[in-house]
Amino acid sequence: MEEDGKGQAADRGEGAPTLEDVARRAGVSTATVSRALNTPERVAPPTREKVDAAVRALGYVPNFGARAMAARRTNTIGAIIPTMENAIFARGIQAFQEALQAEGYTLLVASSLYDPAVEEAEVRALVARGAEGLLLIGHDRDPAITRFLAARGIPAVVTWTWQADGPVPSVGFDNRATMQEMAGQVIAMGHRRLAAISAPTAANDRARARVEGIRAAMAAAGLDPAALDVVETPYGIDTGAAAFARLMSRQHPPTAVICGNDVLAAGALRAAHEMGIDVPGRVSVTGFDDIDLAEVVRPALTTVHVPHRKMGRAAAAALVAMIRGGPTPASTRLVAEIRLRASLAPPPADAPPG
Amino acid sequence: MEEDGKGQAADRGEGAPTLEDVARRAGVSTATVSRALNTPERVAPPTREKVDAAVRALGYVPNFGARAMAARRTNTIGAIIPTMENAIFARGIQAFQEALQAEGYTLLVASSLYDPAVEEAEVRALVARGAEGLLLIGHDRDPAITRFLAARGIPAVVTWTWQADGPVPSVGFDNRATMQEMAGQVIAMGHRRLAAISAPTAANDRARARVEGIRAAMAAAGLDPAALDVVETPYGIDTGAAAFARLMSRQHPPTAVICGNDVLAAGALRAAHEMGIDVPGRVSVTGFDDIDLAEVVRPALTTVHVPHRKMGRAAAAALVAMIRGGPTPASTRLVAEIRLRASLAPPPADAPPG
DNA sequence: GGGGCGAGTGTAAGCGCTTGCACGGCCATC
DNA sequence: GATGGCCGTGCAAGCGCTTACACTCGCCCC
Repeated sequence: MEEDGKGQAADRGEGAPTLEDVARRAGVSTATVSRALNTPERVAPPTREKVDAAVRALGYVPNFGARAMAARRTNTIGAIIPTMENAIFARGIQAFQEALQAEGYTLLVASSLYDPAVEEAEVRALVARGAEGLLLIGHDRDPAITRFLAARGIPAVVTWTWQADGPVPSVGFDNRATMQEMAGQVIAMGHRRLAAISAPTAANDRARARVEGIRAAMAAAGLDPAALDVVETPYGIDTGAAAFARLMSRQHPPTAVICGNDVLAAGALRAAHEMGIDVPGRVSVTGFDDIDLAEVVRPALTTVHVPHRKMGRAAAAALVAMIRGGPTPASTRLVAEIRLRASLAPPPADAPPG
Repeated sequence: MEEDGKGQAADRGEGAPTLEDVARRAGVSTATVSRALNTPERVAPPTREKVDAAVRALGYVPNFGARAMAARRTNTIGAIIPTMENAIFARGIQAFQEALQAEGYTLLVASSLYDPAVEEAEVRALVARGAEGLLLIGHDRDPAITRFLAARGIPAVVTWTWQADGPVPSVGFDNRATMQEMAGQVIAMGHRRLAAISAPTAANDRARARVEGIRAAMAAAGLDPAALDVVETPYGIDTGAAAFARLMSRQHPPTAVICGNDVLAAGALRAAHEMGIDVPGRVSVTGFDDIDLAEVVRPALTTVHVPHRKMGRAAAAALVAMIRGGPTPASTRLVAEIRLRASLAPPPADAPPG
């Protein structure tokens, strides 16, 4: 397109038509065209029709950047998620977007790949594009980012986690308490030697909270929290399988493996199958998130049902309220329920105590 | 944060800092600040440092819209996928984005929810935001959209399908031929009574091509293509399960169910389990896409491995070449390979012929 | 019959940025 | 010791749009 620029430009009639082109063709001023497009009720019907005809004839599409600059509004909201490849985010974000759209906002999504530096860059990029509000995942991040947003007066909501107070209001569930409940169930089944497969906890407060939840349940049951055998590994079925294999090769393998998410758990189940280890006969496995996978896998996965869609909708409502000038709302706590399925059962009778 | 708006405005110094604020603080002109930011090598090092300091102190972030308007470039590419909730798109798009980023482009993603009208609106929205190129899925769409893009001189690439010639170059695989190969394998196993579970074929050339591929394989094997029992159903595990139940309740149930994608196939497997139908003993099931699910499910799913990431990278390369002024490239054909796993086996010995 | 008013439209001032052009100073060259 | 060239910088003209403000009608009311 740039080889010489002249022939091409002719092909497409000197670039995209502008408001002025429309105005000229309709025989009115640019102000009138602008009004016909944005506040049609303030333009006389015959004028409106002339403008509409010109718009159609020219294939006119308003330039978003110019509009944003002149109107000083973008009706755009940004969201930064760790990755689109994780189904749990895809679902929540979809609901978030639908709710925003109903309110007249457009969503821009970026992914941070779990890298804090990338996340910071994405925050700036979204702000540069005029985001009037931001959805973020989790609380772990450089306070400078929060300060930056506050200085700009850009509201933000954190989700996929819940914290009564924090620099940013949250809409989500209590990862620690929920996982404690899950681990409590496992212990109640009679398990004493627990292990966990967790996502890397470094810059991930959700993963950290979940591991803490397990330890809390152990402490509450009189077990030594320090005895929890934790393997951290990146997200993925293969990595989950490898982690499970590692845990089961310990001198005293666990009777229950609590996984930080369903994908890791699915990997554990696959590894168990490959290793000829019976689940839940010999070892129980639990997940977290309740993605579709959980019900399809054999044995079906005991997991925590996270209300992704509800979370997305609630986050959208909170953010829109803030943008429209409401006071900073309190954090909203949703409940995530345990779904008991076949992968959790009492430990084998011959299992030695923890 | 907006309860009254006045005190706040003071807090944030009347809105976001602009280039001019930076220039004033650094004691240089706005032109110099702009150059320091965009072409640092053309600015004397001491000046550059003053500018950088001012930028940091002010927390300056350039206004993307203003920049785009002045520079007449956005370095932005748009993609419209049916939905983010489908893992296959998530993965391909991720690779697409990574490749674009390496070339200095930013990706904007929109989803059409399989609705042509929404897709058209998204095309306009992305063009409005300055997309310099577009990635689209499949060839099915109103020709007016293609004409619109051609008139604007905006290059587009279609993916997830392959067609030697078309209004838009494509980067993908041949859905029809690939599915024909898959169905050929099924028939070679001895199956005669085939059924299919397909995504709605209305505005989806990929789904349509896959069903045609099955029929072509039947015809090639001397079977009556019209005898193929097809159930169309929206994407989802539950819907796949329901479709499978429906197929198996026919007077003469099939011995093989060929599914248009892995998610529908996973639903079929779940339904089979629930109904006490042995797979592959009584009926075989195949999928398409080879998402993670396929290897985790029991029995493991025979499916078609689609090179999502490779496709994303190739599409990015083609699009960038077109944007940079290259000629419209020929369509690129990738190969999708069949992965034979446990869900496909010969039909039961007592199965009556088709 | 004149004044007031509201509806419909036009004029023009920016919004924040990039970039062609001009300019001043410095060094190398003849 | 001029002359030319280059480097670093500033000036100012837009990019395409929205929106206060001003203006013109035509109508209603007194």
